[in-house]
Amino acid sequence: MPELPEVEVVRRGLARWVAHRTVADAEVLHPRAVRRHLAGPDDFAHRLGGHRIGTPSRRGKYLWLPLEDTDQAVLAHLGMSGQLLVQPHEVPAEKHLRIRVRFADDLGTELRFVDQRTFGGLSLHETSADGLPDVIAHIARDPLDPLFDDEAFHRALRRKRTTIKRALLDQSLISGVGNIYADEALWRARLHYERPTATLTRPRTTELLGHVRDVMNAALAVGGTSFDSLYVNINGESGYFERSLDAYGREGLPCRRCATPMRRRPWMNRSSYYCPKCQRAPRVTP
DNA sequence: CCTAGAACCTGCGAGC
DNA sequence: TGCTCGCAGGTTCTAG
Repeated sequence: MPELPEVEVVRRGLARWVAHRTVADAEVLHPRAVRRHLAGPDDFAHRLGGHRIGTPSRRGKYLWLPLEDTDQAVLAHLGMSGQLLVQPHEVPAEKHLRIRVRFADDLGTELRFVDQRTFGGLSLHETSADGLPDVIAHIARDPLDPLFDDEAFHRALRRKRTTIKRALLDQSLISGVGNIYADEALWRARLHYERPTATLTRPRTTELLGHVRDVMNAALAVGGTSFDSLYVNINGESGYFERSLDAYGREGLPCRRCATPMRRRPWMNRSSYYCPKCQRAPRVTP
């Protein structure tokens, strides 16, 4: 389940194995994988041909490959099960291979987008002056971005009438945080997921952001988290950060701080994991 | 405008 | 053995 650290690992893989190569042709094997490309699969495949790939960029969970000498970029989102693989031509097609991109060189490898659940996909978009694809202009900077504005984030939390985990997952406020790292950061900060954002003091917001950054940097250091074969990095290697998760997936296991059994609660069609002692529920549920 | 919740999608494992 | 059902969850759309 790729969040910011996993996507960044993929971005680095693309920088190493795909940047500065010229596209020969692209093949769309499943139209849903390019549904965000409104002009359709044929248009997507056609317009890639002949272009040289620039240096890959990322914001939150989105990454994109600029096409050199154009104002366009190939935007990628991995959804929940998407993978970008660089494979030798002779490797048989993966069961859920959705898009194949071949290059006009003799390196013998191609770029593949593989996605079981097809929540992710590729699309081609105009970029603005700062290089950002136009369709993700609403995505906030992520907490590892040097230009992320901690103070503006705090003011937004104070202004909103929502709860802290919802806010962490709101990509227009702070991007790159998903269900796993939200639970991890909240556990570290000893904050309950239903804490109203308007009650956070500036020091608490600062502390929380520190934990978000710490948990993401820790995941990055070991190459991203994965729980099964659904997520692999650009070379097909799984990450193994899950060994050091403190909250996510630990229902019934002792809290690593106080030994109280951890709980799981259904929340927004998913789950929240927390320690009932360290992370006290707010007095008034909003 | 703002917030909450459902829909989208497929494979896996538990339970019957 | 084979079926159903719950669960995994990021983003977008819709309802209130």
